[in-house]
Amino acid sequence: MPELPEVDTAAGVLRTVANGKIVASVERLHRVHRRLLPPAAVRRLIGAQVTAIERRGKHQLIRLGDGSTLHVHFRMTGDWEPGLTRDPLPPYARVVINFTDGSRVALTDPRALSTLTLHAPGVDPLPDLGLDATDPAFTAEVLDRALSKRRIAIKPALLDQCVVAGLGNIYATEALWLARIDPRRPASSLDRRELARLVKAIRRVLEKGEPWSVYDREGKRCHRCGTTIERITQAGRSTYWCPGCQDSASGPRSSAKRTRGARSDASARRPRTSRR
DNA sequence: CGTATCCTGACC
DNA sequence: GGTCAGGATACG
Repeated sequence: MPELPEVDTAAGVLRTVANGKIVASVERLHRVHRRLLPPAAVRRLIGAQVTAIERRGKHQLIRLGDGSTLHVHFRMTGDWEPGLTRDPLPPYARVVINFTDGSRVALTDPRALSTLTLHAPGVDPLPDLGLDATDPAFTAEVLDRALSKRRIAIKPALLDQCVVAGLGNIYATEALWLARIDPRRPASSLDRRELARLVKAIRRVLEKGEPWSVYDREGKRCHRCGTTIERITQAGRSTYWCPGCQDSASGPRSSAKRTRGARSDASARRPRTSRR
């Protein structure tokens, strides 16, 4: 659930609590995190000063005084819970970082899928990432370049962090609804107009935390056209979409750009569900 | 390209 | 007691 905006907020919390502080101790409360952060890493963390907190996409980087980096990814349910060392632990605390001034921050994570790893100076722990979805430099042109060679559908393509960094299943689903684009369309088949709509839609869904328009609304009626929302599985994930107003083609002009793969969804061009 | 894996709470 | 969700990665 934490996508770019939530991770950005969490990184802000972490910055407030941890920046400039010196690590006094580290507790690893879950088997997974004892493995990710072995005793040698804990020893290196103790006494280190936090010099900066950075965020890229859904990744957080905790820069330390000796040049090493603690790389954090929340995955599904991770979050930071600030507090004092003497406070009782919050529910689902998996890792606790105590500072020498008596403050602490706990990584809480019901599903314990979060990762937290220490990297030596000079090592870049980040995987290949596209521009942040909120980066002003993220434009239709950039998206076009990232998608032009992809043969997969647009929805799973948006989840690929190399294409654009920070989108998860919910916001990718919402952005396609807002841009009125069929999530099954081949990524390379979108024309410039659609890409521009999509970039705008991505910015909007990330900036406003509005209630979901399509996500988790299977069987309910589309707020825009009244058609019944459907759920499909793409790349193993749920996609919700409206067959009535998320077009599979943008019009005659798009045909020039459509590829061989695009033809396979021609049968879906007509909405399968009538309105009302 | 698809599918399994990690992990646990929620739900049936 | 079984299934599902979900991000990223590993694998077939």
